[in-house]
Amino acid sequence: MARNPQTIRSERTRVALRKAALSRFQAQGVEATTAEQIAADAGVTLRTFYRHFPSKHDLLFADYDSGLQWFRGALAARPADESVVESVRAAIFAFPYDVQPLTQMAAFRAAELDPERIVNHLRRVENDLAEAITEHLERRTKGSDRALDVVVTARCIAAALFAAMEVWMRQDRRTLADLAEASHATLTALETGLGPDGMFRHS
Amino acid sequence: MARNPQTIRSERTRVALRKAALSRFQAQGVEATTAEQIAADAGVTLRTFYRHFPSKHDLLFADYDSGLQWFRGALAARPADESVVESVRAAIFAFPYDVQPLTQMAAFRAAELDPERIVNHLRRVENDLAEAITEHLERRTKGSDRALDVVVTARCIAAALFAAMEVWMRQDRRTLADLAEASHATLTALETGLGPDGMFRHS
DNA sequence: GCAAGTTACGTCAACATTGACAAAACATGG
DNA sequence: CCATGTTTTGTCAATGTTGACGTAACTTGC
Repeated sequence: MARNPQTIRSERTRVALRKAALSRFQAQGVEATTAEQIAADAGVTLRTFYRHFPSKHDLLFADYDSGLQWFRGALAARPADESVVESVRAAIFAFPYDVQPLTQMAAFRAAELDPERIVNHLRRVENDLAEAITEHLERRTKGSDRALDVVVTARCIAAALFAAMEVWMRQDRRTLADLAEASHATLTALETGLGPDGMFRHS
Repeated sequence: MARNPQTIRSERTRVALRKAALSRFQAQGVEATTAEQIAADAGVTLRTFYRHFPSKHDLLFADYDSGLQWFRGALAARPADESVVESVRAAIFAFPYDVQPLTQMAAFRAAELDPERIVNHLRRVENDLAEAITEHLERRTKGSDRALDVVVTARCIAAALFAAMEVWMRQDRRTLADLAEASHATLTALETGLGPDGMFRHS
């Protein structure tokens, strides 16, 4: 059975498509670029384009998966005697925000994508982060039966990170370093502001 | 300037479209129904269909907005001396889960929609709930400058509700009453499990 | 009832997306 | 190299979705 070599061929067209898309996006903008143009530039058919990417706009998030994987790894690498929030904070700050190879598209999504799509993506990010944090928590609390506490805790932390993204989206200057700062702030709010006399219980 | 009567006409076609869609969905299923069929049944053009609904699948969520409004109102009606979590819990339990006029479509989305779309919708729900709760909190903390604590608190509560929806999605029997139960459980986890010696700080 | 302004529709065309089926490219055992 | 199984791509056709522009319906003031 053939398994690997074809995969190489497939990878080649995937790269070609990404490259073609980047060129077009830079030259004419995202919306003005048709999927057919990208496919043609890469020397394949439109149908093939859609075999490699779920949608045209998905190309803008081509780097997302690897970023998420990075986060998972960073979280798993944190010492076990650290609080979960601290681990998340550390992972957030250690993120290699300056890598270029896959982050080139990031500029476009911030600039040319309509807000609705961006928020949509951020919601997906929140969800993925929540799952990553859940796994991290389960890895620690050996009695890992996906207890409600674990899930809720993880989702609260992810929610705090979402709040940071939300705040970040509102400001003019949107450096990725600023995003880390905002995350730091919301995580702190989560730690300190939501204690025994926090907002949960009292008005 | 004309303002109202035309709105009446518009409303008529909107209702006709909804009705036509419901019939077709019941008869042939959602995916097998084309937007063109719905438009034709309602006696309008395809383009007009898309002027009234952002997408074919959106028809399945036509009742969502009113549900959200209901929640907002219920939340605002809670006594001011009640804890926020308790207010949310009460609002959730008071929800008129058995109204039929607008909830008929609900069956279809649970049955015929692919999971990805459903989760997507749930994420939107979480977001909307978070905003509703944020407003509710701001209404109380008079110094309403959208402080970080408020936003984070609101998003945590919404996250707990999302966790409930998640749990709910996993079970076989999915009564709306069960959803309320699940919400109760996750909200309790939020109140009790995340205190001073909760999971935020310790492993 | 008529003129002017506004709103809801229709028409047309361009893209985006997807399922079904066939042809081409590639890998391996013989 | 050839036969055969697998992976990748091409072809075709049906939808889904949207922008641009023109027409019809409806309202109000005169």
